[in-house]
Amino acid sequence: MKTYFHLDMDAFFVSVEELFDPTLKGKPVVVGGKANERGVVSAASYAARKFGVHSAMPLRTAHKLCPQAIFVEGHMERYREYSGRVYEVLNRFTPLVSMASIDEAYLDMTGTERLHGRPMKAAHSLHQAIHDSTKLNSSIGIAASRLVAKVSSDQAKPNGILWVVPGSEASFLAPLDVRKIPGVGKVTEGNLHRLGIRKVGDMARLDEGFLSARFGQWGLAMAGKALGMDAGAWFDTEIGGREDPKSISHEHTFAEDTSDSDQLESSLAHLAEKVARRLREHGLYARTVQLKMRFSDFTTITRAHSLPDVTQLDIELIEAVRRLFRANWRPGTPIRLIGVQTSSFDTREAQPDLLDGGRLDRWKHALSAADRLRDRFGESAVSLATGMRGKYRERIQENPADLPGKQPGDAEPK
DNA sequence: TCTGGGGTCCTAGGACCC
DNA sequence: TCTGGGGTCCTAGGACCC
Repeated sequence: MKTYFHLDMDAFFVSVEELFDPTLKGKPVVVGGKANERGVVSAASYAARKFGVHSAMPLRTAHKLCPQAIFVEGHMERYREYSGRVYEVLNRFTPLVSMASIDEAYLDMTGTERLHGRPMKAAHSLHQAIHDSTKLNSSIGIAASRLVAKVSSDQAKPNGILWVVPGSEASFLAPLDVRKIPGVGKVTEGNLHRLGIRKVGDMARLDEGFLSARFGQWGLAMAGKALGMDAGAWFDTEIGGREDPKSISHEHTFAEDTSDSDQLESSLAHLAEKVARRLREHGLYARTVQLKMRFSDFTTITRAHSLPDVTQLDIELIEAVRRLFRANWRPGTPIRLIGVQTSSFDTREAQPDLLDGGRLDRWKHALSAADRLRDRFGESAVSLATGMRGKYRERIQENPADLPGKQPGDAEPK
């Protein structure tokens, strides 16, 4: 029998903002951006939620529902720092910790009774330790499966602890809306409602064959989830293991749709640089590069290309994504969002092309120097392509001497 | 109401290979 | 002229999560 904790920080972004500005306490606060901006709510305080504001809601809608709300931009660095503090506390309790996102974690507390006591006692100590270290509230769910632990931390909110004792999983879940099951979103909820399935208990009563015939593999997993079992690929991963990301991406939504090819291409280059830099930070090399475009009507397409060799170089990503862009964008078509994603990672470098090795080495040298400068002076300090618009961009393209590592008589960086 | 950004996992079809 | 099956890789799209 396993014992899992799921820890979820309460209104995390809002609570961190309140630490920095205590006058926000108790007021309707919306984190995500300005009230009239394109964007959605990242987090809403409990006072704002009373007006119907919730995360993922368009900012403009939130403003209409709650005009007196205070809108603040997010401070991701702050949230990451506090997330790190939470992780340190958790790691003191057990090394078997996985941060599932910036504000929630799973702990495998199996067999820690001699060290921490019975589950409720251990959870109280943990809850207190988190608050001592961060001054933030959290909620903890305890159960024999990760799925039930997660659902129970949600039921425990705000600032509570809930233990679903082994054997009571099905009766705990039965009265809840199917939407409470992680993995059941808007679409699946609608599909289930159409079949007359509204509560988890309704689903648990169905036979497995019915769900799997209707929903394939997914139905099978849901049948298990309805009974409180960890089902699905994610749950097969061990808690506390070291996981490399499977994709790294950046995307940008323009304040207004644009069909300016210079603006689009320089944005793409900027996004590709940020992606490349994060590849280097992770020590990863990508083989697949993907372009994402969202148009005015919100339709979204992706176009991918797998390179012959893996890379973590800005220039190779920029060129690959630019080729995809030029092949797939009809000039004049307004674009709402543009994005660059990389995947199919390798931790090893491509076998260097001997004839070209010198040129590549100088690029790599220049890039690691640029990364160090950015570390010291900020993201905007160095760019190979950022903000290059119109004439400036053309000049650089025509004058390779501006590019790093250029030596007289060298071949062009391709 | 007019819809962010960063991810994961799943499905499905076609190419290609044996 | 019509005829296999399975495995893997690649690409595109979509549901979902925070």
